[in-house]
Amino acid sequence: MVLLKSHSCGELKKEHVGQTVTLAGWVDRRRDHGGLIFIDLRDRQGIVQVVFNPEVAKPCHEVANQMRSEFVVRVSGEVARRPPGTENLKLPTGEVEVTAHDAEVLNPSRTPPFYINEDEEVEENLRLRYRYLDLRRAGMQENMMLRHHMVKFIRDFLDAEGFIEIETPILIKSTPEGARDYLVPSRVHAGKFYALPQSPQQLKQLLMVAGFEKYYQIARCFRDEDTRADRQPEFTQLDLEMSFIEDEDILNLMERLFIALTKTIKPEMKVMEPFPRFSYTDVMERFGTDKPDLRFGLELKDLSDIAARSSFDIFTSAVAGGGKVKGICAPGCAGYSRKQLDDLNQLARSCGAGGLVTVALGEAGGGGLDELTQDMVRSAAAKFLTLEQIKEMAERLEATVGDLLLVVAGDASTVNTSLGALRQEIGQRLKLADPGTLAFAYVKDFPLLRKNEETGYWEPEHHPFTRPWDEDVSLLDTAPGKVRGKHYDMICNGLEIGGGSLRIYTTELQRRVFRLLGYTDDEIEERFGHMLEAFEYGAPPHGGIALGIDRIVMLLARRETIREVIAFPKTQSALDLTFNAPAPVTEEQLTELHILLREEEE
RNA sequence: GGCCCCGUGGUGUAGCGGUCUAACAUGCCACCCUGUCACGGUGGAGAUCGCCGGUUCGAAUCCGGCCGGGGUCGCCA
Repeated sequence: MVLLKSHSCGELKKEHVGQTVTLAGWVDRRRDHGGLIFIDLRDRQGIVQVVFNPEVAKPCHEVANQMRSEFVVRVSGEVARRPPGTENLKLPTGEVEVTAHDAEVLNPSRTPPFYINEDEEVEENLRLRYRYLDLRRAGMQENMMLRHHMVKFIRDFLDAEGFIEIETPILIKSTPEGARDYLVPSRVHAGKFYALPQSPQQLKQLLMVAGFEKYYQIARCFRDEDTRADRQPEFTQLDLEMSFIEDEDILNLMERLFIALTKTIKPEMKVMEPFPRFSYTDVMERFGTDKPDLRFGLELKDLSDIAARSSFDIFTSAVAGGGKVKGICAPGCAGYSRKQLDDLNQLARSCGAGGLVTVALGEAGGGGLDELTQDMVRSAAAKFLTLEQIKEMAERLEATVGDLLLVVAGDASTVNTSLGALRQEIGQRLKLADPGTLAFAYVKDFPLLRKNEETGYWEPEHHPFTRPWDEDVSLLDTAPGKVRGKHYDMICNGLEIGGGSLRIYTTELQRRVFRLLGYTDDEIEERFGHMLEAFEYGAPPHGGIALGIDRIVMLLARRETIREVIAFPKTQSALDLTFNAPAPVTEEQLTELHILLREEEE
């Protein structure tokens, strides 16, 4: 192998002492002692100290004099044990150093716009503009490495399980349901467009019809929707599909994969196992969200029966109107200020709740609930609740003196959603979630369909290929909202990291579902004809799952956003700041694509 | 589209109506220094405080609008 270097900086140890080596890398830091110059030389593997001594090699010392941070240099010299007392235990290579005999600046560097060699927060748009420098920083190198190891582990694991990786096209057809498509105009076919896949969903089902039985792919997906900390316009999924299986086959496989994966590449993180399975209804009732962070408790409790006996109009009318009154306990938060309570109220309102009733139980450090008296209670609802009712609520919420009860009244789904948000907020404020733990779980038994209140149409909770429960199929015509789907989500630490389902594999049932979703037969034929046709040629029962690789790396890397684990991510407004994309194209390009730009109105 | 947060030398922060001719740390430049490792020392350069407008005798500071970034709701089958 012809390289500019014989060794990596990071690999040098005592064993190399006496060897002559050639290194190449970046100047991490320079310490000039007038006589001696120390250069910390960095490459991907690590850092080693190079000593330039004018008495050993004068010309070489002069080269080092020119070196500055991030210069790319090549150094030859002898690996030497450091003089006693000068070893640096903080460096893996700290027992040795390289005495330079020869050095060369391969390429100088301008002073970087931000620190490469320090772990300091830098404004994100600056990092993105100079992403190649940002990626040079240790933290980002680690993230990319972790991502590589994770994807490699997944490939090896699935290969050993008999899966084969098959690539599917990036240029496919727009199916205007679901997310907005990214479109690509066709040059050859005037006025027609390809769409980038939102996921390889239909393709992987067709691969099952093709008889591959076990398929997977590390697949890029595209959705033209607004971004979030955990959402990008393009993202990567582990896409997987199997034939002749039940849902538990997939869930067990994924459970084994993630336990093995974590133990291998992130052994210091704790994984809660086995992965619990929740029903959708259960998880909504207990946590107020379909992706709860299970690293802490603080479960929602139904207080409707107690509330109904109170003289608090908001409570009684909610219950009388078929709604619910539920609450959670914020431990130790009885002393919350007006402002803090206001913020929580605001959060509840932003989730659609009419308001939030807070009940502060005395002062922290007080005795047990038995010692609670009416005048220790601070609450707008205090005068409508008897001390007994307050105690009863507190008991059910496992609260004691010094705690704060958060109670919401209203229709069941709003109550759950807002308390779910409050639970998450309190968990965060009180740092209840151990950052070193991964709490995976499955959520199952979702409703197959959800009514769009605006359009009045039924819409799939997951996607239109999800198989309904066998015993619920008869409800499709009579009570579509009651039909349960064979759909499952994988969640971890409050994030949805994946979802999948068993699929419909007969033309008849698939057509029935499409009709229920409001498609005419013509539309069904035009949009999904190829699927229905495929099902007529021996489609096996099949199902699969898709997992968000970016989110999983983010969790393992303990980062707050997936941008930290994507080499070249986009901003919240979908801009690529490194390339400045999207960008205008030439008139010639547009002409070739048969495109005439509209004048934007307003 | 709604709501919230942020924008001050290269970088990260402080300053929040006059004392700002804008502070601190680090980086950068020059000189000194032969065992440092976030080396040290001396000196220096570097900011019309995101942009526009308003209030005021006076604005980095208060108000409004805009731009950019982020968080979130909507949206994400």
